[in-house]
Amino acid sequence: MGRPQRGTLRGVRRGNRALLLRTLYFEQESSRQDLSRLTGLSPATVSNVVADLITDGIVIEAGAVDSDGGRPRTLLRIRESYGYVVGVDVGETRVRLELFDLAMAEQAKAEYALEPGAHEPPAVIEHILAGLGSVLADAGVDESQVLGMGVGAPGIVEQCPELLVHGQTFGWDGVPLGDRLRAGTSIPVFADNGAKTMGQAELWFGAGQGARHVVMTLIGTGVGASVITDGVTYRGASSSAGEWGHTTIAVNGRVCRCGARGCLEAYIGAGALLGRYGGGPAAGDEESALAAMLGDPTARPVLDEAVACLGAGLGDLVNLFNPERVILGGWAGLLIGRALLPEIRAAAGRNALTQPMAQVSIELGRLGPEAVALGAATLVVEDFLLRGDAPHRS
Amino acid sequence: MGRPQRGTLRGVRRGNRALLLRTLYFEQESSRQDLSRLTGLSPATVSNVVADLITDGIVIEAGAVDSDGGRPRTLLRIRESYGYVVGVDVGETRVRLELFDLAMAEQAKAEYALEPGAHEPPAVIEHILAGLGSVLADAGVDESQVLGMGVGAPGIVEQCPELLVHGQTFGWDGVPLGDRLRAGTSIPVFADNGAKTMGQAELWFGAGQGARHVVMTLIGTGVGASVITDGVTYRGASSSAGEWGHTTIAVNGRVCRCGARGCLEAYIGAGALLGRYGGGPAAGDEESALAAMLGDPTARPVLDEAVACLGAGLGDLVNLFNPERVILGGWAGLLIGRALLPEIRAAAGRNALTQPMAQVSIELGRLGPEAVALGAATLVVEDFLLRGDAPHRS
DNA sequence: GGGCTTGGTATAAGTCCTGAACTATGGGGC
DNA sequence: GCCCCATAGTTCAGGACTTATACCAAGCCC
Repeated sequence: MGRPQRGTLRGVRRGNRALLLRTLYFEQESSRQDLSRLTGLSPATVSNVVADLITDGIVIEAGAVDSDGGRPRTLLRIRESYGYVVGVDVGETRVRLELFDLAMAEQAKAEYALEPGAHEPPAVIEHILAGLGSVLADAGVDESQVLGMGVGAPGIVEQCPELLVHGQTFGWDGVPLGDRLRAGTSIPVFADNGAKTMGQAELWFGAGQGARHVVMTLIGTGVGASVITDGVTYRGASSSAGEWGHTTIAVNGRVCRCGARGCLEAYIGAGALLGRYGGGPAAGDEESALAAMLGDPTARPVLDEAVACLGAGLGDLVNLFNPERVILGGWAGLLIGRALLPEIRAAAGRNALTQPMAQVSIELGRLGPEAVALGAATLVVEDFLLRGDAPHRS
Repeated sequence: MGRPQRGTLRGVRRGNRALLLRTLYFEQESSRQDLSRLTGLSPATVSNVVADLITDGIVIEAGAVDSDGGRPRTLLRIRESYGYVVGVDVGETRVRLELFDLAMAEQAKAEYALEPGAHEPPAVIEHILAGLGSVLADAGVDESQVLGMGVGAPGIVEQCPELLVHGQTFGWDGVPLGDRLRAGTSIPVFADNGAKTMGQAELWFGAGQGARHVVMTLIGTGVGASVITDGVTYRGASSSAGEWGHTTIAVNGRVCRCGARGCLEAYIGAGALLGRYGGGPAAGDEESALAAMLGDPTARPVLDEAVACLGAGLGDLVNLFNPERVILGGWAGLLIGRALLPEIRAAAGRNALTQPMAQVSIELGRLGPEAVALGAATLVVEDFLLRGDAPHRS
């Protein structure tokens, strides 16, 4: 149970180890030479640390590649079965779990429907723990091989040890999710807001790859965003940063379900669009209703207004955060984006300053809404890469 | 011209040196023991590095303090005359320079008025270089003693080596300010947007002290903001983050001087307020005109509208950035804030979500508009603390 | 003056990175 | 087949740091 000795010197080794591991994770396969170039570390150090990683079973050698006229280089990669991670998506209507290996290949999954309105914390926690046992059994993975479990939860997740969850629209008021789960399993637990985990999934494996400053927007029934600055999710003072849906685009405008007036969500949320189009609540599911609306010429005025408002909201994001990339996501965002992306880009351009607008690209998300669980699992991987080792067990 | 050897090991010493220097700078006077506690470094290392710093003339011993029943501790502090820094405020109507020592005590200053509309780059640069000579002569400081010059400029300042300035409302389009100034002096040059330098001044010495997540707003003729996340100014991908003045608070609203419609600046900028109040351009200076307006009961409707718009804008900042503190600054912001702070707070509360709103305090800046030059000078100090030494000279 | 408390320093040990020499592996010219 | 060269990776001595431990310094209290 030796502490990591964060002084400064023992930490150098740990830091280099983490740096190499991270590089290897995102570069997939590299030779020691590549790693030396990419990290700036000397070849000797790379050899040294890599030897450790191989001894620990985290990294393996994976074949060789000719290098015109010299010794072929040995490729290294992370042994994907070194450990497994669990991602949990707690949604308004269901709880979904997925088990991945370190390469994020799915090993097993489980899903539990929630009765409408029946998402009391005890029920949800029971589902998660049951699902955990189920996916482990299905994949034949022992608990000791699991590096951790990440949960994407609705609402604000405070990053304290207890992982307090505040879900205003969900009826959760300061639920200590971490403590509750840890009472039922010894696996390390991580959690974050669902929009933020989804943003991290797009950043690592989707439309955000390679960028360091990204805003991922999430447009569904509600409207939110996840802001990534310098490769890291921006949380603010109490983890609630990025509440884009309730920024004001019309002083004294329409009343929003949050109680304020003129919120963006009251103009571009799926409910608002369908309400202005159909007059009343749609009969079928919202998703096909919105798809139908996008194909209907008589919906044009409503859509034009929506594009103008979305452009204003996107312009705000560009002006305030100056990202390199803005990604449209969420089921409604993807539908609208697929139909109207050029118009949306133009509307954003009319509302943003020319300098930051020239530096940004506005794109569609690539992963779909299932990415919440995947992103939740990346919380565990991120921790693994940061410490360069498995989290300490009890 | 030895490179900083960023590998990893030589850097440890440099890092510790910088850490100690920074701690000492913000703690004012500390003993070696205090430093050991504050930094987590071992007493031996502290002694070691401090000895270096004393040899280099950066730190001096400053008296002793009894410590009930033991050896008195020797206090250490930074020798404020080790070096001097220059801060420059390039405003729409004037160029101001101030010379400070390392304790930010003013040594000399200079000011040059700009004819309205006559802020061509060459004229401004000439003023800066003339002012530099003037303040150095006044204070009897030699150029070799100056650690650097920081410039707070209007518009976006790209943090590339040439320090490109884009002032959309100012008529500067990609001016390489750094290169131009370096052609006239050998002193290292730094620059940033004026709102950002002012924000850093408030963060270090004013209303932002002790906070890690702050949004500093700057309301004058134009409207801007500086966002500090985790103690560091947030710049985004190309240094233009925080352009609050051109976020949209009314889709299809009033035309702003940036060309877009419904910008916040078009509603709460000083020009907009005076325009709606007086009907035409004010006779005297804007500042006293605005003060008069705030005391005039007939201006009430215009002020009510302004408060509502300001509240919407502040609510956006709270929702998106989730800061612990929001600070009203800029000459107009301070005037309005002094008169209407409770109403502004209430208006912001109506537009922000309850959870982040409960965590934030909205306050007035404490430093006044002169803080732009002070903050510009802190750019140099920040660099000094980061490298733990003077920037390398040519 | 002796014990006690607190502040600071020297010394030796241990850890880590790195540059230079060295080994490994293959291609191509003749 | 032999030699040279190019590229990849490793070994080893050397140097730079931090730090634990023991030690000195300086003052209070009795």
